[in-house]
Parts: sequence; C-alpha cells; structure tokens
Amino acid sequence: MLSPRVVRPQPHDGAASAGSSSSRRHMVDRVSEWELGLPSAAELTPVSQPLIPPALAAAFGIGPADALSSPVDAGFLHDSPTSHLTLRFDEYDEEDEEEGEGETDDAAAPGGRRGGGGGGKKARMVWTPELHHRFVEAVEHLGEKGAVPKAIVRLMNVDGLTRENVASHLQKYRLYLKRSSPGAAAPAPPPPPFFPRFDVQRPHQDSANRSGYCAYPYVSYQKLGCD
DNA sequence: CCCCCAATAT
DNA sequence: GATATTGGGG
Repeated sequence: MLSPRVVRPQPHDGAASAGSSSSRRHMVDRVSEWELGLPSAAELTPVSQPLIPPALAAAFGIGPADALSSPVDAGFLHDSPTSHLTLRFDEYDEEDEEEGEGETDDAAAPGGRRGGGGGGKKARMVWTPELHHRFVEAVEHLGEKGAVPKAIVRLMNVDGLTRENVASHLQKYRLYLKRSSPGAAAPAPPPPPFFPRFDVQRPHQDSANRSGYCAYPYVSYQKLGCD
C-alpha cells in the first residue's frame, strides 16, 4: 500500500523499503580494521532476507512480523532494527509496459553466469535509497583512494551486487560530486541528479530525534561509531 | 587484471 | 531516465 511505485516485477521480486533517517556523520577514525581486516566468513555472508520496513512497522505499531523469512534464518542475520538490504531488480521486458504493483521479495544473483549454463536472465538493478546510502557510506569510509569498485562491493556485501553495478554507479556518483562541489558559487545549482526518488526521510522531527540508522557491517559489528 | 572516464546502447 | 555495456588509455 505504501509501496512506492515499484518497478515491474515478473516472477516476484521487490524489495524492502525502509524509511530511515540518515544522519550526516563523518566518523573516519578508527574503523580501519573494518576497512582492511574483514573477516572472511563474515564478508562472504550473503545478505538477503526480506523484512518489513522498520519505520513503517514502528509507525503502525505492528510487530516485526517476520514470518516471511526464509526457513533458515531466524536468528542470525538479525541484529539491528535495520540491517540488511535487498537488491531489487527490474526486468526489462521488450516492450509493453504495464502498471503493476509488486512488492516484497528479493532478487537472486545472476543465475546463468559463468559456465554457460544458460539461462541467465539479467535484470536491471535498482538503486534504492538504502542501497545508495550504503554505497555512499562505503565510499566515504574507504577514502578517495580506496573507493574502487571491488572494495566497495566487498564492503557493501550485498548479495548479487556486482563490480560492474558498482562501477557504473560510482561513475555517476563521482560526476555528481564534481558538479556539486565547485558549484558552490554556481548561480544555478542543478538538482541532485541522484535519487530524488520517494522520500527517505520520515516526517521531520524536531529535536531529540536521533533515530539510529546505522546500517552497516550488519555482520559482526555494530559499534562503528554510528553516533 | 583492475581502474577510470566518455560515449553509447538498452 | 536510469543502468549496462563498450572502447580507449593508464
């Protein structure tokens, strides 16, 4: 119901949109170990479990009914009220466009990849605000020097996310940064070519609202100075 | 091989 | 319009 105009699913995909407040925090301090010493086991852990938007759930006062989780999850990839992102893909159907409403579920990795098996269905990735947020944080924390596709993908650790995906997005992101920065004096600051999508911001709250939304290394750490 | 960027295609 | 893909160069 409140799902934003979801793209166009076919098998069944969608995503979990979570409204979250993003705080502009720059904590480039001691997160080094995280940057370079990623635990192998953790870093390889795929992330993808559908879940109810925490904000929505909270707003509606409904419990975290995660009854739709997969059979084998339950208790282990769940730590923060907001942790994990799901890739949402869109299938580009030749022509024809329909106004459908889909929702929920995640996408799978490129099935037919490497091996010639065939049947690989490619889907256009959708950079949802949450994903973009994660992307940005990864880039920022990696530093201008280390923010390369491989590292970013590694840090984001979103299942299904490929280096190409990130590379493409990174390019756009960099252009965006270049445009915005020196343009401080620009008489005509163009709107952010980025994600002006639905609002990711919950109704402005006055003071004392530091909703933590520290969706990060959902795997093992939770400190990371998310404030 | 990987990265980067510009251009182009879907 | 947003992503993906390609091509040239480092």
